[in-house]
Amino acid sequence: MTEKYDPSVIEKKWQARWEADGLYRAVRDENKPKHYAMTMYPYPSGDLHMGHWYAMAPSDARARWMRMRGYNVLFPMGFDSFGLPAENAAIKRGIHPKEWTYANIERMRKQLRSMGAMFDWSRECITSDPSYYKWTQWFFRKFYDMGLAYKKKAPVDFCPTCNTTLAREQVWGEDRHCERCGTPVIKKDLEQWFFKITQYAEELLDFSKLNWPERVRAMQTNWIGRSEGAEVVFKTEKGHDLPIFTTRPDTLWGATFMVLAPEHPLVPELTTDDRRAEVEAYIEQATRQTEIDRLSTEKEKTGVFIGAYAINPVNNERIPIWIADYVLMTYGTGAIMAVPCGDERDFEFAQKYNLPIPVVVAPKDWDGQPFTEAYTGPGVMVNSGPFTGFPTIGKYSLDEWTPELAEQYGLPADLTPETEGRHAVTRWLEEQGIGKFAVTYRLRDWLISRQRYWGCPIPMIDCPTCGVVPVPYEDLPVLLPEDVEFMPTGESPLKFHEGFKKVTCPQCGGPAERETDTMDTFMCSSWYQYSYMDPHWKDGEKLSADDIPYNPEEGAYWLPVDQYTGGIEHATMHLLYTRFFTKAMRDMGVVNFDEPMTSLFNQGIILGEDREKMSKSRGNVIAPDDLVQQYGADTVRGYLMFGFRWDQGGPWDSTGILGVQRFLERVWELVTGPKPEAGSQTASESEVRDLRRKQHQAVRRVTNDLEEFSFNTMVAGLMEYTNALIEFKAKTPALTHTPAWDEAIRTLVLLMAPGFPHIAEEMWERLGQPYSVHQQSWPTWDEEIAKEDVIEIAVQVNGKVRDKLTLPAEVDAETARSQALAAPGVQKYLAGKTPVKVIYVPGRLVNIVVK
RNA sequence: GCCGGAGUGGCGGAACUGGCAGACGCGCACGACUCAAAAUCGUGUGAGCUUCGCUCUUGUGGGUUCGAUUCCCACCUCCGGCACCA
Repeated sequence: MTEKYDPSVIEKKWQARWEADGLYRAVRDENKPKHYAMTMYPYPSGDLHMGHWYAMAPSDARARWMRMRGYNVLFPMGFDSFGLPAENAAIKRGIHPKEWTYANIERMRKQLRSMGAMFDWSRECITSDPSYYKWTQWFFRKFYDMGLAYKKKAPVDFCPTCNTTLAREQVWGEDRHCERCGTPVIKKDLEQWFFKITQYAEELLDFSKLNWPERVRAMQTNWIGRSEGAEVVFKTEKGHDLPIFTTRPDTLWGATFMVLAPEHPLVPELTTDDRRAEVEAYIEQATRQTEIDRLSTEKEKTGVFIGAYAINPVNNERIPIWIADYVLMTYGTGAIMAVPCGDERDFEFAQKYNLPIPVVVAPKDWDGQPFTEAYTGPGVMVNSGPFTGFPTIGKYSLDEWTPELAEQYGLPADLTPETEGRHAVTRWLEEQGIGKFAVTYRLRDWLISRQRYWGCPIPMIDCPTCGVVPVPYEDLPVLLPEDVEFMPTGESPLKFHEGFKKVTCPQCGGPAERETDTMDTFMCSSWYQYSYMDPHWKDGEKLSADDIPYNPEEGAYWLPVDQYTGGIEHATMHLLYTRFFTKAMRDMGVVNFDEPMTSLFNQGIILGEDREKMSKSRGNVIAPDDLVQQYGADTVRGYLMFGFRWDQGGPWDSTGILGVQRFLERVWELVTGPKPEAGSQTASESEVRDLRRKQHQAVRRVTNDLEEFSFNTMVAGLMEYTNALIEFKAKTPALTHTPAWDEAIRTLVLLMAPGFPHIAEEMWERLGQPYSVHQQSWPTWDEEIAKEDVIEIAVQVNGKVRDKLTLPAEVDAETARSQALAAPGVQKYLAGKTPVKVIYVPGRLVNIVVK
């Protein structure tokens, strides 16, 4: 009797052995190509859930595979351990955030180990450790020195539940709610720290050095929101410059009024006395409105005339200046020229307030009548001074301008910057000195201040005499005090911690106050791939501005990350921030590459059996710990790989996992069970060849699938191979006594090793092979051996399969054709008809076309 | 509205570069073993029909082609992102 497959025994056994042997410690080796594989680290919420397993187990399989292929692989893990839940737990249950966090880390480490992943725990980083966050602070200081960090009073998004400000990226949905707790945010005017990510906007749009999914690139491109156009300087009657940004300089002659954002700094000065009361009332109600109301496209446009006039620089026309809340101070210059005929918003506004709507761009079949709605497409410029008669392509770029589009709009196809209206006007504006080509981005600077306790302190000091003074590098880290009292209001206890707050100004030596805000936790995750180089880098040493924030010897070998995996939810936050960090690091001279992670793959989400997101309140949570206990880690890993497309995820199926369990039991029996008696039977040469062919085909398939992250088909390939071996064994017992059989079995175990590490190791040992299966070379295949020597060819008549032929693989086209024509199944379809054409697709089919 | 992605059996999902649609698995049905059940093993399993075979079938409708899940056009549905961004 074969010993039963018992994962509970073998998984513990091998996890202990691997750890004791340091099997997964990544050590630099200049003789081997390196592979830095990284999967997003978790927040230590206290329980490893299915999402973590789904993200990490297939990544681990791929990292293990790369290792067997001869790469020196680094696959680290850590904890994103600053953040709000810890503080909320403190307020609710009276546990200190530190205690809560570190207990959770302890628990999650154990759970992670049960997965049997090849994490190098010696490099574990914990972002709330001073040895980690001293570097987070060092980055802040460095950014400050580089002019990338600045403090500004601004109306910012504030979550009243989390009691803190948020970055734009952390405010989601149409109702503008907090990404974390769902509460709609409010606007607050606060002094906050920002990072100038906008300085890198153009470079962040360049994905040429990245092998990243189209989806992420599109989301980042969208988020950055680049618009090309022109900046044109209008003048007020009183002589102020009033620059505006427009994407349609070709419509300048149609500007019949201007609109400023209510917060525009020139508004108080420009407003005439007779209009002042009304204007102030409007500004008052505009600021009172929530951003939700203000940004709603449904809302009817409102605005007031401020009594002042501007001069349109292209035709010297005097046009009224209005303020309206549909113009945002935070985009462009906070002022627009309003061209009602060419912009839906301006049209609506002009209609409501009876402002003129002259036509300046005529569509193809324009009847000469006034517009009843705005026309934003390409057309011919009219009433446009020197440019009357020019074709304009509207919002298209010259690159996009195809003959088809030209045809559609009745315009010439061969347009150049000289002959196309929008480009020509921009050039002319530059010549006239009244405007210039300009680019505007939707991206805003990154707000990193958080009014919370459990985060990385901002290393800044406010001095009544010197102003804002940075904490000197050698004084880092600014330690987060532990003796704090939590307010039921949720206000940061740092604000009330005198010992933390009161400092001596490092510049003048006078009394000063420490900054009590902490940093957005996305700061921590923006550079953790560097911390893995050596998480205790320069512990106990004084820092300086000239430091490199990671161990450079390790970095020179491992960096940058070759393969990153994680959820799509970080597309415009973490993944944009970490790119920004790397570019800033390049500019400070501490890295010599431009992008942090060369390749990226996003896995999907596992839903509950009810097809809803797993959540405690829904009661549909499937806990990996329970499953590991019931089936073993290898089965759980296997089902996560096999049951879903990794990039898509999907609903959990409790019966689906049984298929993987049965598979592992079959493999176990096949590999460790007794060989059948051969008796007098011997295996024929062709049977041996068939066996070897299957082996080589399996290696090819599993290899290619792992390359493409196609874990579901990889497991399917292993199942097919196993089934084939079981069939061989049943049909030809003698085959199991050949060397080819032993090789086939060893190959199966090797192919299993990345995805099913424990059972593979155990079987490898039982086969009498040297430890460890994970240190073996990945098997290779030979196309010659993998090739079929007999092929089945479908015979079609007019595209419909009528018969099948079994032919030698090397059959020539002539033979295949004549055999097909003679096939019995096709005869009745050929009767009385003439074959017009006989198509032979080598190795696949013959199609006979008859009339 | 704009930008991405996806629609294939009862279910999860396969399908190279345009070449036999439905691999692998779940579920189900029948059979073997069993006193019985579970487990296991075997067989079958897209739909329809006038069933030794034929017809239909990859969201819908067209097109290109000897041949389309795959390429082109139009549309529908779902998911995700962005959105008064000038």
